Amino acid sequence: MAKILIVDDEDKIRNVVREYADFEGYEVEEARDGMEAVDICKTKDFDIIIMDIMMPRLDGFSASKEIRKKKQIPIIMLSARGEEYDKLFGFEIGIDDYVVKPFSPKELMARVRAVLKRNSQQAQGDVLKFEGLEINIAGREVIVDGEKVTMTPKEYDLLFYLVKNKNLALTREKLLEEVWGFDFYGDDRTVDTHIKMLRNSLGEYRKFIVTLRGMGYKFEAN
Amino acid sequence: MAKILIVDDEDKIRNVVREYADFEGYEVEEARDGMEAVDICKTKDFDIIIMDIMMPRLDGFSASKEIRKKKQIPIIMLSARGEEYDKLFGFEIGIDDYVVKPFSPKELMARVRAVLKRNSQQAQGDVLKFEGLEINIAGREVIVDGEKVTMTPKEYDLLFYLVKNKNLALTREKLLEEVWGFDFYGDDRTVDTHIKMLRNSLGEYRKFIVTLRGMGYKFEAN
DNA sequence: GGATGATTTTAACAATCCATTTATTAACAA
DNA sequence: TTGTTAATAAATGGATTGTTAAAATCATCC
Repeated sequence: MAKILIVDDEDKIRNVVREYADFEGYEVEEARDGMEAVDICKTKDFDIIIMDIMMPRLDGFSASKEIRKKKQIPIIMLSARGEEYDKLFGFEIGIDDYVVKPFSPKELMARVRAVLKRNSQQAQGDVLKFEGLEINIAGREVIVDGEKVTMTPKEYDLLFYLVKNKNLALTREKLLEEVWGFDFYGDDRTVDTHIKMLRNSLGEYRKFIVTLRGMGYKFEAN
Repeated sequence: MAKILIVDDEDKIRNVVREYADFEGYEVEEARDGMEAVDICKTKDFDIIIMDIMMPRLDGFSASKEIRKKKQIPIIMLSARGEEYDKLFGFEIGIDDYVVKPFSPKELMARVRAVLKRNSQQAQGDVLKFEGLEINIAGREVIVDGEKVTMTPKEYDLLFYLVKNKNLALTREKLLEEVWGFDFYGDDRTVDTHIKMLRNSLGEYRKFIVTLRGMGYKFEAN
């Protein structure tokens, strides 16, 4: 079942969310402020984060920004009425939803379900489109200008990981860890070779795969 | 009119169900526990089974599993409040509905009607066609170029699951879990063997089953 | 309840495919 | 320019899947 991280400095809020989320069968973890949230996210993966805005040490906006630098996790924001309300809409990272305090736990859970569903559907049937490049992750299918392209397993895995983390700088170490697995003890350059083959498979859309000299690679697109 | 099998060790329950089902014009047969239910199902066909979970000799889960091995009869489960409640959701066989004791007989009958209706609709219209390959899931029938093909149970199950999830990449683990059941602790390659036999059965339409190297299989068609 | 036949699973081998390494060339930045 | 980093190409060893046969399990019939 999905894992939730609830980030809020008020015990009462965390407890209410935990109670309801438990009941719905979600796995819940807590953080007391933005700093803690960022730390926890370094070692653990969540399917969704519920984050308060006003918190000591590190506020919700900054924390989200920090976390999103590394992982594309959906985030629901909690905001007191009026407080920082405007910022939500100008927020660059693109939060997935927001709920105004005081909120009904049932409504919050409904939002969580909606966001999770939206995201899982995206992972499933949805075809991601970047100009003439179509990527169907659930169907393991890649189409270039209407033509189906067959790739090797590693090419698929690599492309999907890049796309799932588009616009994020990814080091070779990170790619090896995530795409190859933590138990891979090979050469860094292996990534290069696969990037090359992937670029060949993508034809003109190789342009989406950007080399970050001295760093790694990035899938750059909207 | 539809035939119902009510399986429960409490006389009171069986009597109440019989009374209401009689009134609605259903034909009713009774079994006192899972073992009896399995036996009766060997010789007689029912349109729906209402099955208690907690019973002497053979519990409702095991009995359902046993019966479903041979026949695809819709099953409504009866469970005492709380008791085994969780299991219902993790139950792989896919029960059609469940009712918590103590239940209102009227509600139970409504569920029975709903399930019967749902199933009869499915049984009728659901013939999937992929060129010369016709698949009637509810009727457990597969036709290749007008000729009915007989397959082994596992072949049917595998084909149906693939078709129900067409165009979706399915790992061997997923297939084992969904087609074989969560309690199967065998070899991954068992899937391969069954895929091969299935391909043989499908003749030229084997083309719909594509191998996803490094991943699993997929039924690819529109 | 044991024998028989059908089905399922495992195991082994063959065929194919592809991941990684290595070597070389090209591109870049100081 | 020069040292560093990335792109490319080719070879081989390993991994994955297809296929077959035999063993194990299950179901059914006397």
